[in-house]
Amino acid sequence: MDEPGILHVDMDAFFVSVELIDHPELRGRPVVVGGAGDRGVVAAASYEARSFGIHSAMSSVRARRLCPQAVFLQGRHDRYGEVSHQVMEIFTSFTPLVEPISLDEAFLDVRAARRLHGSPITIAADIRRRVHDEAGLTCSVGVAPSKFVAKLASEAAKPRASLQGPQPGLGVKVVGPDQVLAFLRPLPASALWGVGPATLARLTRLGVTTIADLADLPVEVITATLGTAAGQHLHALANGIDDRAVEPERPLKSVGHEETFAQDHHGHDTLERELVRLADGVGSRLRRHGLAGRTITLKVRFSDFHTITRSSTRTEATDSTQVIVREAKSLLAAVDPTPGVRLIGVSVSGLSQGIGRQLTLDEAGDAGWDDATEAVDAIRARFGPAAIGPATLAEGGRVRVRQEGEAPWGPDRPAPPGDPEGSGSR
DNA sequence: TCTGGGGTCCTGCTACGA
DNA sequence: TCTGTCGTAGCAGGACCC
Repeated sequence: MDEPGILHVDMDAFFVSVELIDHPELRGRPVVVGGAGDRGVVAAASYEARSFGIHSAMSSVRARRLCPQAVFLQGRHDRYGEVSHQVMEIFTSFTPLVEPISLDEAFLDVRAARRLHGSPITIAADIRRRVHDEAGLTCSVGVAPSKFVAKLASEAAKPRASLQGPQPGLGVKVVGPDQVLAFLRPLPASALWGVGPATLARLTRLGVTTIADLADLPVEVITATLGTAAGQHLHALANGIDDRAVEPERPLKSVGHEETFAQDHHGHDTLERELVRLADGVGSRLRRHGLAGRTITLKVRFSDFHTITRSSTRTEATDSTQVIVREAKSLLAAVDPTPGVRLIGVSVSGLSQGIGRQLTLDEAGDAGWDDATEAVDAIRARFGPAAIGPATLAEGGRVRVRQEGEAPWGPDRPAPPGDPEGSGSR
């Protein structure tokens, strides 16, 4: 893989840009998507907002303090999904080898598209033009021989925020095979995919600050510090080696929902009610994807942010809400919520195609639920997820179920590529 | 400074059967 | 029969990504 035929396309401030299409009167103003509640975080910020120091993943409280005059928007996941779909279609008109990473970015392998669409550089420019003309958005493109260099290149092509306002970027950044090392070596080690705060701290203790420092260390030194897999991987990346192919189809490995409460919960009763709602959402998504899973995991985050997970693995896969609820409740029973629980989550992993499975003995007791579940799924497919929900969640005769596209904290709720319910973007 | 929600992957530990 | 070893699966937690 030494031809610069891998593209990484990254939409600029995607959520905010979509909002500006629908609300042109906000152009030029600091706009923040997300950060609705006191416990929310920023999902995306316009370059004007970034000039005030606001960035994604920042707490909403802090963002408001930095720029009280900013416009804070709830975020509309459905709408972002629609626009994302439109943009991805533009990508696939150039090559079928498109690997979506999230709603707003994707890798493209255009090496086989040269005859039809021209050089990778031409394709990059054409993609930017079409995304602008057809979707009304701007994007930055990195062109390189490998995925991770293309990713870093697109970052280098992006616009920048400054005190004088947004500064336009290159739009397209090309890194040829003979330029890879010169491009990589001066960059900070934290630029590497897989180097977060914890890994960076360990690398710093080794005296590593740049990619060049990492590349020049013996691989044994790095693996001794970071472990075999991470050490070898990062050492290879630092030396410009990345053979990972663009993968258009990546199967889902887990499906889950979690939610942070506006106020901490201290009792099993209220937590169980939330659990039913989350499990209902997970079961519904599993069935919609035709999947079933063996491992049910409960996640609990306490008020001091200490987080635990408890899981149990069944012999047979399930997509039944009732089974997921039962397993999750029994896991919850062993957890003491009295210190205060701020977040609870349920996920199902160990997925397989769920169609045509046999009921296990414990599921057989739920067989009567199957018709009801089918009916619920059908109603949701037609009228949306809020149309119907478990009776235990009924409040004053009304069912409170989170709307499709409604994020618990306002802005975006990411999900894996291929699942229109999720996949976040910043 | 205060930390959302959806994921993936890796590591270390333990239990268990061959 | 007992003990040690090895491989595998499950579990829990951590780190990372968008």
